[in-house]
Amino acid sequence: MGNHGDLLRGALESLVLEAIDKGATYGYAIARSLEELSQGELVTKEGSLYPALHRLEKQGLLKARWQDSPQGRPRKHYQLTGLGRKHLAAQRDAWSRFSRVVNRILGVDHA
Amino acid sequence: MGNHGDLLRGALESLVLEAIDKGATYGYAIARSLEELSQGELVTKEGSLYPALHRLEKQGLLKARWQDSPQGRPRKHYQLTGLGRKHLAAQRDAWSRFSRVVNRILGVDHA
DNA sequence: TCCTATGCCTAGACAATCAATGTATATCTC
DNA sequence: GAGATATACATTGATTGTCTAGGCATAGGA
Repeated sequence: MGNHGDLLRGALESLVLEAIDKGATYGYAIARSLEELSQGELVTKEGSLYPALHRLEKQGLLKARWQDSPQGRPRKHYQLTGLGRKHLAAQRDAWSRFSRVVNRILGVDHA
Repeated sequence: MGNHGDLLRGALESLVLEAIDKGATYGYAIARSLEELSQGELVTKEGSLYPALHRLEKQGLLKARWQDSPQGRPRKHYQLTGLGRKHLAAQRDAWSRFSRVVNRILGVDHA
């Protein structure tokens, strides 16, 4: 289990979009969600996650709104825009082709 | 088909080690080999490939020797060291775990 | 009171990509 | 012999993204 440093770099944005689409709509929840969905395999550092969210918002893939939380500080909730949804689909596809090819070259079982 | 920019970043070193292990023992051949093995999906730019080879050599994962070519300029042939072989195995494993998790989260078929 | 969990954010150090360019030889075509 | 193309290695400067480390802030439990 671990810290897949550079591997995460290319997939982080897709994973974040996906997590939001799955209902983890704010930063802290996205990090928890990815950690849980991956059984601890993916650890999202704040220094990458928050800049990524800002990037995605600036690119028009996400829209944000602040909302109070029952505990702790207010949360910044994100949702996919139409463009974001399109990008997620495209990135899913790109990842699919990429991982298939790498799996084949590295001789890794895709079980 | 295309240019998997950031995705390649985390897998390039593994792919290079693998290509060398498969017999593409010098830079130009490695690039051609990966392009062919991936049916054009992976395009290795020289500005990433050569620095990567130097990195791997400096880390003791590769050993290099110059050799004349029947055509064009001399070639710098690489081969895996023992350490390089160990790293390749470890990186293959890391990639396997990572891609499995991402595939699952993105809902991508691993066919 | 202090620690932990929740929650957002950023600055500076660092690392790696890419486009572009340079160098060099051999071969093929016009 | 002029020019294009394939082979072959290498570097530079701009850009971009990660990570460590810290800051700010509220709430609950020990």
